[in-house]
Amino acid sequence: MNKMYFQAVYEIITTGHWITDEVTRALKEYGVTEPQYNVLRILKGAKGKPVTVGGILDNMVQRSSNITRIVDKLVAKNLAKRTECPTNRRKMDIVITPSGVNMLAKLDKKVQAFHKPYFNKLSAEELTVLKNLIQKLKS
Amino acid sequence: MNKMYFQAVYEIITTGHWITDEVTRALKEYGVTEPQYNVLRILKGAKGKPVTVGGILDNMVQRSSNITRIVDKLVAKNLAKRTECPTNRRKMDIVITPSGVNMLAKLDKKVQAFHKPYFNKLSAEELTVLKNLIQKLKS
DNA sequence: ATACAACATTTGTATATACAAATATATAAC
DNA sequence: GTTATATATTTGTATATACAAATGTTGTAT
Repeated sequence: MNKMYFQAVYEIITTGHWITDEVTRALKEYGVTEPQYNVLRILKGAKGKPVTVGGILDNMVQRSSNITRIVDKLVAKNLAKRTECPTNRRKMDIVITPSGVNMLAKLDKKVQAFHKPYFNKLSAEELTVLKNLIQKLKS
Repeated sequence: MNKMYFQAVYEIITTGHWITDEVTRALKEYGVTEPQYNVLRILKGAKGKPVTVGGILDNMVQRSSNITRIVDKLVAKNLAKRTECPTNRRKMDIVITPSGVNMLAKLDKKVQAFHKPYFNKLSAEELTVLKNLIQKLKS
């Protein structure tokens, strides 16, 4: 049927999974999984402001129940801290610790190293076209 | 740093995972997982010729140990049959059953239904550009 | 022929995930 | 104010996955 469509989709799927798989392996050296890494980045991105489970949820495709357990792991490793939100006791205030910031720097270096060989394969213009085409595809 | 690069990569990753997640959910109605669906397609694609675990492995990103268990599930549901390869007793000859072919047709219909809204978002030319850009990116 | 390395698949195990249900708190209706 | 509903997170459980080790078979060197 729509052969071109499926060829393009196939590329997107396999490439997307390949990248996360490789990043996962790169992070493993530090005992951190890819979702844990993403949570650390979200926490760091909040610049000191605490983030709730729901806030994390908005920034990554995961079940809330798993967010809880991912944060559990970060807390156990002292990379994040979790306290009850003072204004709404249903919520949890999650922040990255100094140790977490430190770890994140190392993890980022690892991830950068993985991406380095691919940085310059496409021009800025080509990258923009690529991004826009994918966005258009799922619009 | 290379902002454009990461924006494009982000699109690839999230879109790739989104598609497999949605397909997984669509298949769930028939009690088949996405990897199981992929194995069925590989078996069907072999047009009657038996496929070994390694052969399946070549066509999908999975550990061989998991292939064994995915095939276990298919065999348990009578969607595939597994026999010892007569010429090399280390290998297993795996074939799709008539029941599996039947199931695959239904699964394909489900998957087609998911993709339908996206078929015509991009022109044939745009799809080709998209595919080529991704391939160039990871070349 | 026998020993040893390579190959193909499977089993064991620890962790991760999805989904449903449970818990706890806040908001709204009356 | 009390009950009902909605919100936010957590717990339980079954399944899926990664990785390492085990099993059984074939190929190769001597």
